[in-house]
Amino acid sequence: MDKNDHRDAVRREAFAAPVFLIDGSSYLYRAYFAIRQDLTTRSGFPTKAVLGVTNMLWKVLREKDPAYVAVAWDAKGPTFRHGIYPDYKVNRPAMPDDLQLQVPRVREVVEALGLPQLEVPGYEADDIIATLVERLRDHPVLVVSGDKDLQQLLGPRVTLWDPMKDEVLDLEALRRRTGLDPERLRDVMALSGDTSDNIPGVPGVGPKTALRLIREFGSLDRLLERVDEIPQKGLREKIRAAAGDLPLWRRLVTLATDVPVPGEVEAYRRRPPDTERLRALFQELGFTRLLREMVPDQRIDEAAYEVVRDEAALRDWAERARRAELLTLDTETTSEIPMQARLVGISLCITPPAAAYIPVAHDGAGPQLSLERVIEALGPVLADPDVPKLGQNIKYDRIVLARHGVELRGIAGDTMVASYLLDPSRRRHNLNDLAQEFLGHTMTTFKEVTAGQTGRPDFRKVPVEKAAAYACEDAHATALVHERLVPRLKEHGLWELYREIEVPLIEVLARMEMAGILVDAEGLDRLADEFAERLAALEQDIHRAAGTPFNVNSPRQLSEILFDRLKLPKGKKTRKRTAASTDVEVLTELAERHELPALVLAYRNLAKLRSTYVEGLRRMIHPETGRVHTSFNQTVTATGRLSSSEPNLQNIPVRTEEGRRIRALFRAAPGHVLLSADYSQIDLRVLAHYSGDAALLAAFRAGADIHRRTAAEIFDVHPDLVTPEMRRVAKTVNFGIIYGMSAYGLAKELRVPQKEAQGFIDRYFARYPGVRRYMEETVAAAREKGYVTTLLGRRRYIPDIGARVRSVREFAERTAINAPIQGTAADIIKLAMLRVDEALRASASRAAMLLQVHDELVLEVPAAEAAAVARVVKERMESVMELAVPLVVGIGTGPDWAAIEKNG
DNA sequence: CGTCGGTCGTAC
DNA sequence: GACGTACGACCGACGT
Repeated sequence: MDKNDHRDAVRREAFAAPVFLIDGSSYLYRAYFAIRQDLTTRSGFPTKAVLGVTNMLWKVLREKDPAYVAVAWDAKGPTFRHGIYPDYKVNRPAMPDDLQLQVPRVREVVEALGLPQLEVPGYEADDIIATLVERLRDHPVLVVSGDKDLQQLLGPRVTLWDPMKDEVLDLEALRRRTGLDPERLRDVMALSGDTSDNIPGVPGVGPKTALRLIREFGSLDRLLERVDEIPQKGLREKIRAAAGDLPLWRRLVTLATDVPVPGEVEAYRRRPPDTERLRALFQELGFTRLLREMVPDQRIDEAAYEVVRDEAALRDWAERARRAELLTLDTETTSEIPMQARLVGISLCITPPAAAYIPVAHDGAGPQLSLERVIEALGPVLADPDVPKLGQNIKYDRIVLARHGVELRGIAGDTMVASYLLDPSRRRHNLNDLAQEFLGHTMTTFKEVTAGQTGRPDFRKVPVEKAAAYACEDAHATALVHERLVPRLKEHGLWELYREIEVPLIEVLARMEMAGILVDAEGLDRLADEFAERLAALEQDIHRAAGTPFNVNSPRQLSEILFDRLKLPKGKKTRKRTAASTDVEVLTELAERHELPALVLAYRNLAKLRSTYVEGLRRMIHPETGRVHTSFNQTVTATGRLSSSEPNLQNIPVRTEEGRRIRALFRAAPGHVLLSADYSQIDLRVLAHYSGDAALLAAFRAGADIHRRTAAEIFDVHPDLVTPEMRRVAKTVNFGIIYGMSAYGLAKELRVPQKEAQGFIDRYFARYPGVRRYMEETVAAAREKGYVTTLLGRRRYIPDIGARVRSVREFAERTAINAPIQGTAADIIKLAMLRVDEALRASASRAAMLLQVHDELVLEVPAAEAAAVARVVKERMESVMELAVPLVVGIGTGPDWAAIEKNG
């Protein structure tokens, strides 16, 4: 120990531990007003003030580690100052509602942090702090505040600290800065007044003058005695006029030292934080950074993990799995694509934390059971529908296992799907994020476990012990996360949707993906050749028309040619306004003035078909099955729809003749036909149901052509007199309604003046008043609750519904209107998929469901069964739910997807 | 050489 | 700024 250390030790001995007196209310307000943007949880609960105060407290605790703390709060309601001056703070607006809401949360955080807090009726936080400064005479005090009023408390053992600005003010610094002792500051404040507290002071005297006067005269009392000595006449008269009130102003700015609070320092000893409560609070409030920094990782007990390497252990685990109330499983494989993956190992978790890893294909890893033997022992349990299974994205494991000869049955839960239902707008539902958020546990990543490998990461190369820890942790964490999510699903009314629709759907989707759809590879190759030739020719024409070669695929280069070189008039800017747009609308307009735009449009059409569809699809044909196996993603869209990727089979062209040539390459297997069944106008029917609009209900109940009927309404003609043009307009209006379109958008779409478009919208709402009412009620409900729901309780949060920026708010309103309609349609077709699947399985039909395209199901059916299956599918789809209007399904069969003619 | 935002275009 | 939900190709800037 050198001399300095020794001196510090002596000093620590000599001085009692400092007491931190924290002005909670000043930080509450500062956080609220200093941060401009609105911070909320996903569900719309305001969090800005809670976050600000928590950050400040965390900084204090982290940097100073105080032993004694008191957090002081302003009392609600009037204080003693109102008693002596009724106008005190009279022009201060009431605490904003969204700040008021946060106060209990702030208090909970402070409590959970283990910090004693004080709120005394009739007093402000400043008074509590002043009283404690007075009472705790034997202790140094650090007043933590950003409020200047507290400078009057400075003294030999009292220092002021603002952790947010990191400014320290002590007695000496104050004297240097003002030339006054702290207790004289109240004289200065009495003179200058305080507008925010509605203390007028001396009109015309600000802080500068007040400070000078007190410095010159020594105190307010001396000033009042010798007011005649003030040289400036104006100032003298002002002070004379205010003299009678100044003692009152001084009483108001003087802090009370008689607040009834404990005077013993032990009352303010800091307690250990309640980490579980903090974890729950921070999770609820979405404070992920603080969660990471402040709350220690929840320990996951790895001691209970076991590697299964021999027959006895395998049998033991198979037997325990058979009796499991919920068997969590996870497969380790060679690929993220389940149709290509080979099994490397399986982890199981039955009762957390007990978990096992069964390696089957690790490289040079010591004793290891064979895949065949593991399947033999475990297969029956996995295939037993009465043993409930849980996984994270268990559809993946379901497919991998099936491809290894194991039919996984009894899927009872999936954490990815559960998380999705709780907040479908959330970006990531992967296990690592879920464990972090719901368990406060940081998982080992795949990257970490395969670190050090050269080339493409390969799980087979991971040493078994390391792989076991990783794989068991996955199964274990999945089980724990599910335990946390289930109560939330129940609380939010999502449990039935989860158990009865989304979870059973996993199995159906897995079988659809495995079935795949036959695509004519030779046909694609022929199209590729044809398109290549035509594209080359077009490219030459384009370069000739442009007068120079350039990359036609580059909007930026094209924009230079069109607008700089050829001096064509610029249309709109792009969405981000970084360049002049060259989209189809602009090019169509320009086509009247130059030959180039039309050529580019033709090029773009063909290039899109070639790159996205011909080449994209060709790459996706599975080498073994010769079919295309898309992924149906169940946890992606914000509304509840499925999405499809790798490849996306939900946007195969249909509108143009050229596009339908691609669609025609989707074929039925030999001896089969493709059957397509689609809901007619499902979105508008859902709207009719929700709105209860009499005219809309009547139209659908009458089986009318809804676009024709709408045209008749908005053009005020008999339905028989509706022209194709009128019907087209009405159709656009109908779609626009569902998306919340404006007159501007409709005008652009229809290429009519905005005034005319507004006329269509006005007449629409006049004829369908229930629709307008529904929209208003939906937006109001979103504002009220922060979310909207579908018919089956699916929820979507609309956090921006109260945004102050109009465009943001209006976008949220359109979202709120659209989500229940689109989402309910999604509910309906998901339910239909389950019912159709049940019917097919019950009938022992060989038909297989292949695709879902939002309102359409595509099946592959043995030709002989076509008529019977069509009847069953139509019947099941139409009876899936009883709405206020009938659900109508159009159905047809054909040799390929383009050749299907629909009829009722 | 990979990542990522921007633009464009396909579907419902 | 102005029509909701997706996926994906291509370009080009940027970072390794």
